[in-house]
Amino acid sequence: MADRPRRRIPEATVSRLPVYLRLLNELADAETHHVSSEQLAELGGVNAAKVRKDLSYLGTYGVRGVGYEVRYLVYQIERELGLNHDWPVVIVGAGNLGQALSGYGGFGQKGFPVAGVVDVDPSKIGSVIGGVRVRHIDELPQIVASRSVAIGVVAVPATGAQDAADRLVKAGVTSILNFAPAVIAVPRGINVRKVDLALELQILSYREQSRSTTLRAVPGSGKSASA
Amino acid sequence: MADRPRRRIPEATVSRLPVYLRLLNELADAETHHVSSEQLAELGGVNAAKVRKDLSYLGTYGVRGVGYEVRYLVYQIERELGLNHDWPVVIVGAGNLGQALSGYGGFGQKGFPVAGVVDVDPSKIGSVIGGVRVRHIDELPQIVASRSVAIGVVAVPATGAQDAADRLVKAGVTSILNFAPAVIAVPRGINVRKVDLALELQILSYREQSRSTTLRAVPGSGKSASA
DNA sequence: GTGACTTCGTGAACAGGATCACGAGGACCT
DNA sequence: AGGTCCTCGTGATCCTGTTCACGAAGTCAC
Repeated sequence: MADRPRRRIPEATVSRLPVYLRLLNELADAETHHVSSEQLAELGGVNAAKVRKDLSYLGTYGVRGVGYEVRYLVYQIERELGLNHDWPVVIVGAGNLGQALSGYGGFGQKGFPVAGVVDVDPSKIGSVIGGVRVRHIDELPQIVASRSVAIGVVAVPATGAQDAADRLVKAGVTSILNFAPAVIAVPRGINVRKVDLALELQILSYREQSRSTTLRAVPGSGKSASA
Repeated sequence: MADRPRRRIPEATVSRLPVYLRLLNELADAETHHVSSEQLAELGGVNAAKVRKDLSYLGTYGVRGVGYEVRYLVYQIERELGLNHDWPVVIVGAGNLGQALSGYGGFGQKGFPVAGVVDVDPSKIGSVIGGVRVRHIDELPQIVASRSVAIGVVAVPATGAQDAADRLVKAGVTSILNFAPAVIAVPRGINVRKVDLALELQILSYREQSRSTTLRAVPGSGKSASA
């Protein structure tokens, strides 16, 4: 703990650390004790220099000529990401997606136990999904306060997304994972991440589209742009 | 269509076009005929100059002093993204997530009808979710071929992700949306997008973590560390 | 038709990341 | 101990994307 890691980890690096973490955990399970940046890069499908630079933001944990000690690196990444303790989450919306998320169960193991599921629809209140009873959205403040929930998940239709976000913020949540296909506005200081399935499919659609137009536009020549 | 849009749309722009498209559709529903880059930027939570630059990649569709014609812009974005026709998708994995995706129904409306759901587990074969019967994964090639499926969705556990991807590629799919928490390797030319719920939560965890360490670092803050 | 006003389109400056290349530090063998 | 080999850490460079600023082009009122 004495060695302060250099602060201000780049956004891009933060989004790759969880990937390294997963790979490292797999290596640990396989009794692998050391790993080089080259190997990690291979497993993660990225550049080795990028791996080294990413990890260097955590501190100087590698050993030249050997590589990184797997278990120690796991510990350091978990510490940096704040995964050394649980982050209970509350899910707003007990529809199709909310049920799947709650029922998945993998979250709890990963350190994100479901502290509660809420909905506005009275017909959904009381039903139990994934071991959690659905409660009314008005109970949000109590759930958040009693379990110190910092992260809220928005799993409602687009039309209700802003309201859900507003309620979460008012209840005291400071980070939101938004599954609704809508842009939500939040006060400064509130973290938002968006997961948008339709958007992902549309990006793939674009790539398929441009693939086919490229093929049509280049009649049998090898003039490929090598995407 | 004489006006060839400037090719090579930047990746970042492509990922924003679906957002604009959604906003524009909402505007169209509200009978709004014209919109300025300023308004669109406001709605989408981005910079107005960025909106203009993004849209300029599609062609010169704005009118100075007026803005953009909503319906025409919708048409152009849809054309560019390849959304003027359906892209049937096949889902691999009829577990929790696969069921939610298939049952969601929103995909079909958005132009991504579910052409099929497959699984390896015999106990899941035959059940109907979201109006689609689950078939055995060995039928993948027939499903892909008969419906000209270009996009596959991987909704299996991490351990099965690579196998699912391999089968999709072999069956002829050229784009993959991967929900499994694992990096999958694919041949050159195959498009992959990844949606990783745990990763998103871990990024939020990091932000919460750094928020609290920041607070702790400020002298005079009354709350002590909880973990 | 003229002038004031609005909003686009885009070159230029700036910022953040990705990649390269190489020196430094350490292990291992003889 | 000395030499060789390996792999990290990081300055330098390149590239992509963002933001700014302003000329161009159009509308609208009169």
